[in-house]
Amino acid sequence: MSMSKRSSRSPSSTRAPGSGTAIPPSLSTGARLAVPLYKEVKRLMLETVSAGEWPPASAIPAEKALAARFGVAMGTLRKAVDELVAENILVRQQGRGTFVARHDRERMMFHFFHIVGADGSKETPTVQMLAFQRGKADADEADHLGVAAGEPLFRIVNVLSLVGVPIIVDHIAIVQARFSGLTAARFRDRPNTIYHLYQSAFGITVLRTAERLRAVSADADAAGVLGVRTGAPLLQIRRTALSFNDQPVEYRCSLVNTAAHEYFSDLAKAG
Amino acid sequence: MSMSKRSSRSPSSTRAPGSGTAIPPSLSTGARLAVPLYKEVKRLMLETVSAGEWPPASAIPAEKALAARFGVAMGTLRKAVDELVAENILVRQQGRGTFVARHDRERMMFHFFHIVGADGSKETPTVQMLAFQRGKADADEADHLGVAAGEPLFRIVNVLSLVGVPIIVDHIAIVQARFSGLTAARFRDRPNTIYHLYQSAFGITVLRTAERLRAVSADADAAGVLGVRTGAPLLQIRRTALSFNDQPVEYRCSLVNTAAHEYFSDLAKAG
DNA sequence: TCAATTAAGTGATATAGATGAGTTGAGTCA
DNA sequence: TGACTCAACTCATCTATATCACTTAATTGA
Repeated sequence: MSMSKRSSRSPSSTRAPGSGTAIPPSLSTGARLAVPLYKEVKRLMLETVSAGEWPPASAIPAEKALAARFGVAMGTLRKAVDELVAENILVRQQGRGTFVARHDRERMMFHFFHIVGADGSKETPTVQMLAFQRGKADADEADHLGVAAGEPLFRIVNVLSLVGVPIIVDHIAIVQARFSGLTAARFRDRPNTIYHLYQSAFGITVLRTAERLRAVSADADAAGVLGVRTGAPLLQIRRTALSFNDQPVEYRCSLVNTAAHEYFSDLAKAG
Repeated sequence: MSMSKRSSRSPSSTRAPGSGTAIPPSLSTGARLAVPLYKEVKRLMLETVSAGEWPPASAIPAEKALAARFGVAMGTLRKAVDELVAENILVRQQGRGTFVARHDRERMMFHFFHIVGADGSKETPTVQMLAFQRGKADADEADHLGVAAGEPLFRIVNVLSLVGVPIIVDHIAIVQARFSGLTAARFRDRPNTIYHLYQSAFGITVLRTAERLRAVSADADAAGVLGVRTGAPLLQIRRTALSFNDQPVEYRCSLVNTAAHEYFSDLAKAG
């Protein structure tokens, strides 16, 4: 017979809708002709994660069950999961199951903290909050956060110290509307990393970052905090943190004293 | 019958060597018990590429033919190719074939040149060679190049200009023994990028780089070349370029005037 | 001659099933 | 009780096959 298996997704399929083994509504409604089935499955799984049906650190259903749920073969389901694992959204453990990525301390440090000792050693920074204020987005902030200028923001200033020495000054900007209820105390007294707070308290998951670096001269403020002379060279890092659909979450400008530390960029796996 | 399909790779296989459909020697000799078949296939393909049987830009045999050559199913062969494609060693083109990655200009720029305009625009730099000298590796260079201190090196100094303005000073160090026959003229008059020269003339392929960044003050030399005042903040990039087995190829120290440009690091796909 | 069609090649997607390996917990037996 | 076995579950790997989409070159036909 000439009816292909893929054409079962097509509106022009000869199979009567609802006949025989029914197509799950999740796929028959959202399916399009041009996109591969596994991409569609991936998209549905992403939606399920970001909708909260599978919260972080929880196990998702077994591959067999998922394949049945989405009405696809296990190989197709597996390909979708493969990509989600490659994007650090899911984590597989043989014999145990597949889990939604958790943002524990080690993971965060490894993924988003790129400052290492001059010898390449990784240290865990200690954080001190200098300021927590409300303000309105300027053009630059609005652009990077995907909102209109004037949008109400939280602005936080942190100092990060490595082995007791202040090395980094962070200026963080986030949209108030996305973090309603946030207070200085909640931010300061978080039990884990900042991105973990975003996820656990506001359901906002940071998946990746885009960073732009340049060398600048220390102004009086930064010089005072970092204990360098005014005009000393500092590494400026402007980071945009992004969530699921490249939705901007946070705009952060860091100044780093790189006298004894470095920014490490390993492009091993990157495109 | 209890003989699994995988056990056909095992020395304890019940299949007599050379009987029936022979196992290609490439797999029957190199196979081990613990590693997945597709990893083994991937390793063999990598060897074939680095041995020169499939030169850069050439098409490798069709998937079906390769599956037959390595004695595995197409799905397994495909998984091996998948990883090689993900690591930018192979490039697939539907309908045409699979090719060994070429180091053409656009590709190189995209992968290894991370300096963009302040607005994110990508420009192609023009290069001018300032020096081409021979020397002996100091401790730092020896460490990053994986050789002993005192190893004879080539040292090249380049100036890269964007839209006519000198922006970057590159200090490049490579091991003479790995680039025997290299002359200043060959280096200067290369028709393409430096990494393309490494590949086309010396068979050395740069696959990835590790970069360490810091902010420094311009010394008199750099200040003169880049047209900034002595002491101005510059972005220092120390790059190690690596080949197939993380073999160091080149050690490069760049100084960048980031007044109007930035270093862009997109960690979209990276682990 | 030259444009359109066709056929054969390629990789891309999808299915279905079998086997292997690691994990967990219920049940068994001393 | 407590150590052990074992079954049932998970993901991991591998095979085999089929169809679709894209590219290229040969063939056809005006």
